[in-house]
Amino acid sequence: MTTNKSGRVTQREIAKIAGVSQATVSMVLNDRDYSNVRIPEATRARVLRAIEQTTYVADPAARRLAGLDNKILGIFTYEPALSAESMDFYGPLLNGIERAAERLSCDLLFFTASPLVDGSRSLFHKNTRFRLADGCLLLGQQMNGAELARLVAEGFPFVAVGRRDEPDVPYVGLDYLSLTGRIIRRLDELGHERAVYLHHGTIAPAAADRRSGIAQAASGLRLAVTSIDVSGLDRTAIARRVLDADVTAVITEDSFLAEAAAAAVRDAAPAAHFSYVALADVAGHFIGTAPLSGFDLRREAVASRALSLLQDIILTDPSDRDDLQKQVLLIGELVDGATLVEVRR
Amino acid sequence: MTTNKSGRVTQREIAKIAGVSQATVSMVLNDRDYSNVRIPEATRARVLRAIEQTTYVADPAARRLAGLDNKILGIFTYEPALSAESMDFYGPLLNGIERAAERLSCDLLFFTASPLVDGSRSLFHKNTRFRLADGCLLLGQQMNGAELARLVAEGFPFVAVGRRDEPDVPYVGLDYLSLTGRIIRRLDELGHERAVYLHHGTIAPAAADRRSGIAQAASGLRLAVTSIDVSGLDRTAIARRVLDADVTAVITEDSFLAEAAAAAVRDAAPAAHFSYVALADVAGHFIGTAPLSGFDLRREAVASRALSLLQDIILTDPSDRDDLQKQVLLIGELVDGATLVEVRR
DNA sequence: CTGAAAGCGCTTACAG
DNA sequence: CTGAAAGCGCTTACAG
Repeated sequence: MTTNKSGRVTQREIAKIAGVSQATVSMVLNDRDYSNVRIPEATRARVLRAIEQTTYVADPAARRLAGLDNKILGIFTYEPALSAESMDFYGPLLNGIERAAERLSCDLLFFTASPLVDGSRSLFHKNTRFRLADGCLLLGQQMNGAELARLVAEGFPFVAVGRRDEPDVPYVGLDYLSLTGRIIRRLDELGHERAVYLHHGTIAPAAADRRSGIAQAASGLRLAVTSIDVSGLDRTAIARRVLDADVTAVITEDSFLAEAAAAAVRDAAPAAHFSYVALADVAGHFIGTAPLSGFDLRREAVASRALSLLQDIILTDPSDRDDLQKQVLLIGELVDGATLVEVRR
Repeated sequence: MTTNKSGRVTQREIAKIAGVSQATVSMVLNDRDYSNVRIPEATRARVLRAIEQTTYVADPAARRLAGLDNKILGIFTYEPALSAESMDFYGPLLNGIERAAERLSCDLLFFTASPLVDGSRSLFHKNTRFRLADGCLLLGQQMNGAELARLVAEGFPFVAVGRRDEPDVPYVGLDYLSLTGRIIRRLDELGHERAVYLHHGTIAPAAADRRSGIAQAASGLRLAVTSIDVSGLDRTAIARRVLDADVTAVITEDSFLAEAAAAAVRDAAPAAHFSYVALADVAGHFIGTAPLSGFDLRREAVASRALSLLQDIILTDPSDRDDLQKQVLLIGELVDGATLVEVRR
């Protein structure tokens, strides 16, 4: 077995062994007939035998440069995704992504080299490798709208995980609006007349959807919801704001905030009792020993669907991509839990 | 801003805008002087300005084909790594890998496309993209020795996570031998004279090291350890074997086995009492409410070190690689826990 | 049916 | 100091 200077076997050497041209090797490998050409079975067999002898594998960089898909999907996360702290958010997403990638026989390129600027990564930088991927999945709480717009302008295939407001951005998100509405109506049914909504004051689309969901649903009900931005407040201040609000229910933007608020309130007023509801995935979250009430967002399904959509975009001819349904909202489910209870009179 | 047909900006267009040759653009980008050539500051500035205008980024496939490193490290796991079940083993490793990759400014390519054969992935397959990476990290309980040998033969840079017996395989592993010896001596000090070692009968190097560690340490002590291969045994059978062995301590190959055995024994003989020790990372594992005794394997450090070693190999000239220290064993720590107690007489 | 050739976008020696 | 040219390993039209 001959090798070139880099120690790798190339099509040229396969061709020499099999006594054919390098182009023929390529055609056999791709199992394709160009311009009505058919390779005779005997030739094909000789080539395949040579390939087996030499343990040849095609160079993906060359394939890519020659214009072929590489079956590599990029995964861009705006924060580190594999740390213990981020597993709560990213774990189910990554799980869904891996399963979808296996199903599609795609490899995954994680852009961990992207420099951190203010704790958030940047997709476009000097040596970005994102173009090596056939397309890219974007994940994160704090996406950069300008980068999304640039990807749209360049026509690079990508899908954002989470609803976005920028025009023409493909995404797979969650229908926070209707889910939030359902839980607000549930609070009303259980007799709650006053509630607070604790949030972080962020402007992400999902955050806006939750606020809209509250406003839209509450407008037709007895229930009144007061919003409190907890950013910058310490636990004592949070507890005081909740207690001063004279409410029976505490709605929070995420599950950690529900746990933190409940702990703070318990310390400040052990006898007080509130219902707690998070407008977020509550799996694994508890108030004391009671499973927290809120949503099951089925993040595995969201991620899996996002990867499928990305693959669809990649495989669709650029001129036909406008016909694709590129903006998808999935429905999560309500989780009853044990912290959403009838109001005590 | 002109673009070629693929919608991408290339060096050729940058060159046209800046009024220089394409080769000059490449030289400016790589900030290198070939054959004593220096680019005048004015030219350099013109090129850089053109690059900023056009949002140019180099095509990594072309760079790779031209022989440059891409700062892409491959991650090959023999099992799915991002599923909820595998997080116990892979979670800390992935965390260490991501941190190291950020530190080295490398992207990570996960080979999720590798077809599953008997639940284990195969690195070499028809369209494997592993060569796209500058080097590759191999993880998993069941590595394929033949694949490792082939990587060695081809001179492809790689590092296995976990000690390997195949010659010349670079690895970063854990010193199970000495750790096991320490815990065996600890059992002896606590007055245990008879113990069982429950294991899965696998032949991985780490499994062999644990067995050797037991044998070597016990040979000079009063303590006698009987090995039991639990593969194929149900929980009732495991409990019976443990109870029949007339021992005071149960040593297990991993933490899940300790939990399973303890539960089985408790059901079969609620009054019996044993010490439990796992020759594995015990973080998050309990017997009842007692934290399990065993090891802290510091897997983040292992993974981080493995990635650093891989980077060292990649950056070292192939002819000098023999001089590298390519086989590393790290020391874990004993975790006292609460399930390893003095023997009751 | 087969092979010589152009081209993908880079890097890097080598003439001018 | 700059540019024309070869080459990396592929794919794919296009002559033979």
